[in-house]
Amino acid sequence: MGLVKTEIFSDEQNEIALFAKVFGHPARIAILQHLFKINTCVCGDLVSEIRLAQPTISQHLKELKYLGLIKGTVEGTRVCYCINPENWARMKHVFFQFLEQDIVDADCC
Amino acid sequence: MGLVKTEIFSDEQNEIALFAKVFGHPARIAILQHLFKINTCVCGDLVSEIRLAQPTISQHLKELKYLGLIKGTVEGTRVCYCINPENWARMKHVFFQFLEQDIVDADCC
DNA sequence: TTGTTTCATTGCAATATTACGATTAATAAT
DNA sequence: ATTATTAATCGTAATATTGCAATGAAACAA
Repeated sequence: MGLVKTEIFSDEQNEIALFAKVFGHPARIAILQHLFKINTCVCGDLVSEIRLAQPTISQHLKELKYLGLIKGTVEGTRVCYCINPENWARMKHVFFQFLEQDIVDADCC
Repeated sequence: MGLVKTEIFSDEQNEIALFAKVFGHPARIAILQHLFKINTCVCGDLVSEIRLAQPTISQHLKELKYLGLIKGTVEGTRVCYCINPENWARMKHVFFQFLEQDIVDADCC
């Protein structure tokens, strides 16, 4: 065990969970917030902004990139990371659809 | 290591991450969707609905309850679980504020 | 009382995640 | 060419998560 039984859930449920999982760490929230604030960014910026070691930041960036929420462009010795607008929008759509469910009848029990 | 350095992040960042983490498993998404569908529910329902063992479901319910997203009321030998409207609304507020950020200038690099 | 039902808890094995030092790879600067 | 800078990768230790069998607790039914 220790591994998720994804096969027993719907694609939608798995997709929501995957997006949520990447948001499940404050460092990745901080990275995204910083990327939104200064619309362009390099990894070094984040290392001084967030007090985590460079390999740790790099690893978090990798996960965000894997989900497609950010993209990185090599610029000399630096890598410029920024939000991937298309996938950010898609993620929002998936998430909103789930979150916007509302309670039909207030308290049931 | 293996533990998150929450102390270096803001309360807001930690709160978003905590809510996201609980959504980071398809079983918990499935539980919430089911609770929304049939506005009242017992654990046994979920065990037959979701093909996971009873202790596993119970554990997922516990996490959702800990975050305050659901509440359980004992009814004889059964426990009636349902969405906690107040905290669900609060979670939505926190999440929307984060998600609704939008890209100011399309592609930066 | 003796079972039965329903759900929580415990204990454990398997796997995943987090964090970072050390190293590597690639470009830039001297 | 040599050195500096930047960021990825590797390896590893510590901790967290997932899942379930076994067991326990509490209310109900006979």
